[in-house]
Amino acid sequence: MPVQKIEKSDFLLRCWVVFHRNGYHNTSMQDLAKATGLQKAGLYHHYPTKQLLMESVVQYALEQFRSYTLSVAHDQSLPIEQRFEKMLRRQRRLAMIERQGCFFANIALETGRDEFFNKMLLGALDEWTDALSMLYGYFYDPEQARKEAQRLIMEYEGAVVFYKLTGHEQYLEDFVQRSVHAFPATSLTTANTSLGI
Amino acid sequence: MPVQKIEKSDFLLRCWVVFHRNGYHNTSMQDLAKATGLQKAGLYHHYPTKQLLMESVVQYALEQFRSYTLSVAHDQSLPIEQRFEKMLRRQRRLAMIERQGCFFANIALETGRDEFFNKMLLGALDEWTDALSMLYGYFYDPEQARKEAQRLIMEYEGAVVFYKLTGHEQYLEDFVQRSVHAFPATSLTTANTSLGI
Amino acid sequence: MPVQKIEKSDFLLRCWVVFHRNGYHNTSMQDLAKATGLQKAGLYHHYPTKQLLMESVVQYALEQFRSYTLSVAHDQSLPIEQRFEKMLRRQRRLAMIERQGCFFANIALETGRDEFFNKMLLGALDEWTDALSMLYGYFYDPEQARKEAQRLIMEYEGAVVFYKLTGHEQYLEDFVQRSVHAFPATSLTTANTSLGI
Amino acid sequence: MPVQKIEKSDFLLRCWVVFHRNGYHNTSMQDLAKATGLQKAGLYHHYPTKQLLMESVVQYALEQFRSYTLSVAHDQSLPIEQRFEKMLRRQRRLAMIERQGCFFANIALETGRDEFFNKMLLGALDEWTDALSMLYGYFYDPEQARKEAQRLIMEYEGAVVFYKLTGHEQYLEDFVQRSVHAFPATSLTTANTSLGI
DNA sequence: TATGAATGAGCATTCATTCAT
DNA sequence: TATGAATGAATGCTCATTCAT
Repeated sequence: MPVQKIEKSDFLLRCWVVFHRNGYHNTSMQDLAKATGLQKAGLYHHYPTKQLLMESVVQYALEQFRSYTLSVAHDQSLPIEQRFEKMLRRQRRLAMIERQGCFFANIALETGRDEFFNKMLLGALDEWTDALSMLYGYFYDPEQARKEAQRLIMEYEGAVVFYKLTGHEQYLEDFVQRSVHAFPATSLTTANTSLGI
Repeated sequence: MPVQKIEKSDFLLRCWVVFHRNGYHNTSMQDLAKATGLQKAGLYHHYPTKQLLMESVVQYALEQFRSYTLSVAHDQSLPIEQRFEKMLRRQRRLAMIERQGCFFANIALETGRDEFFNKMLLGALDEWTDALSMLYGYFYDPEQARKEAQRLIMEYEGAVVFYKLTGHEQYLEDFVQRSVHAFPATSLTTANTSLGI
Repeated sequence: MPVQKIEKSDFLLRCWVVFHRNGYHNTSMQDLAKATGLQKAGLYHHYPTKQLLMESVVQYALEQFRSYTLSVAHDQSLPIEQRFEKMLRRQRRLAMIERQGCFFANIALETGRDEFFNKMLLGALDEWTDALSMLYGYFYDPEQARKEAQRLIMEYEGAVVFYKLTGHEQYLEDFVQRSVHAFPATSLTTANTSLGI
Repeated sequence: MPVQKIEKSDFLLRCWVVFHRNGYHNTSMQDLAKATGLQKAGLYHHYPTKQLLMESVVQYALEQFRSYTLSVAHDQSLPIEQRFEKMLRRQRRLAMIERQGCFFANIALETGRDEFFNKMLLGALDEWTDALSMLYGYFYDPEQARKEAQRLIMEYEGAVVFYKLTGHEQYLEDFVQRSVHAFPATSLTTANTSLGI
């Protein structure tokens, strides 16, 4: 079915939605067939196994995450602290899709033991850390900046757990507020609460 | 099979191990039968559905978590900051069982959507928050103490994601170090890094 | 559990209700345990197999049918044609219990092939035929009376099929009206539509 | 498997035989798999549930009944009374298949409570009634013809109960003889007892 | 007498996957 | 490239029955 770039992208998006909604093991090839409009056998024409299909989906999710969230870190048109907040707000927005939280963490915790997706998922965390490190790097030495970045992600993942269990968006909002407030640059600038995104 | 208290506890422990290892959906009743020595039909003699069995397992896990980790917060024989560190070290140790991370978060992220276990899992987070709040309460007002407690748990869950993906225990250790260092009391006392556990 | 006559009778009645409602194969020992208040193992204390339990239930049903319906044929206090109509009205009433129709025919059609209950079920039909033959015997020779009796039962069973499928009691009522009207004695007597039962 | 018309028909016939022999609840998908040569999972490729498969089988049985028995009523090449007798003889023949009696009544009495097949089964009775009414319509007014038709079916179903329980084909034969004898046209014509079928 | 525990076989159904067309 | 048909293994769960107590 994925005959053009656009179609393949749409195909993977539809699969992503299903995997994100149900988790890896709780998603059947039948579910994916229904969601994409292909026949079950059609899926196997493009991806030899469910695992490999999922691999493509994770890859796709990472690409989307790159262009939607991580790219903000390098957006020269915005000041550092605005890039920081914009990234957090986009993370927040992603977590709220169907109240499913962080796709990477969901898959990581569900399938971490098999190590099959670990490398890719870890890659996602790494790029994420890099992007945030870059921003922290304006105020901290590289090592410290990296630690701050990782800590931010950790808090985010934790906030997502609370959010997913309760449905209270406040956990995510508090996370953003707190992190923005603690971000070095913010103490210098003032009142930039609402950005476009 | 669980005809005596000890046997039921052992039964639930064995189920917990399997669920923790495979996740909820990736664990079959057959897996549990093998792990517990019962026949599949025997499991249904005690628990009418897989979901309800899991509910008992989560309940059991919470009880264990209470007596192993949360109880430390009220251990009058230890100073506040030692209780704090001891709790974190026990959290850390739990996360390292088969490198599976936090049982509650694993289940929460995998099954959060159906809301069936949410109440219990949220109860676990609440009690956990309460215990840590109590300790923070020595140095902060109640509201702030609660926020610190939640933030600690969030960081822990995030650290666990990194640990589970990489297998590097350093992420957990760093989390403990950092948290202990940031704990108010610790600045007054000195050098109590390694407790028994 | 069936320790006294009354209790055993109650026990069998409860089983009868369940078998009548669900059919033989669609009734489980669990269903019977629930309906009677015994444990499953308790049932096996009194009846070695489901089949033998059912045999007792059929026996019980026949006894009830004898005393409730067939006995009317010999009720000397009523004229022949009133006995006839009263029997039919009682048959009708039985068929309307939970809209299940004729217990004997239900079991006969469901399990007829195995022949296990056939002898008893056939006994029921025989006694039934005898009772009606006796009444027809006042107007026909024995052989003809027997044929009339069988034909009446056949029509009854057929009417029950229509009733069970549609839920329209009219089929049963029509059967009664038509049969009463065709009964020889009735042409002599007049207006005895409603009896006590 | 049913990829051609003929094969689907054969498939349904094989299922019909099994359902007719064992009843609905006493037939397992395994039984049907064995009888049709498919694997259990293969059955589900064509029919999503056992109930829906049965629905198709009932539909198929009705179609067969239409073309084998009901169509005789409109066979212009035969005089009315011969059509009537031919229909009864075909009913009789159907009842004798493996001594199972009337498929529609068997299913009706076994599953009538859940109402799932009722509509179709009632449809069968209706068409049956229509066909016979048409024949009776040559001698009675429409309302009376319909009543006669229903009564005939009722007697047939009752005769089948006796036949199934005893194995005596005489009950069916008597039913045919008696009905043919009572059929209005027959009193005019003479001696046409044995037709081809 | 009664029951809680247990079981092996079986239930309807779904799984990821294959293959002929 | 795509699909309808098929499958063997497994799914969660129920069955009639047994047995130690």
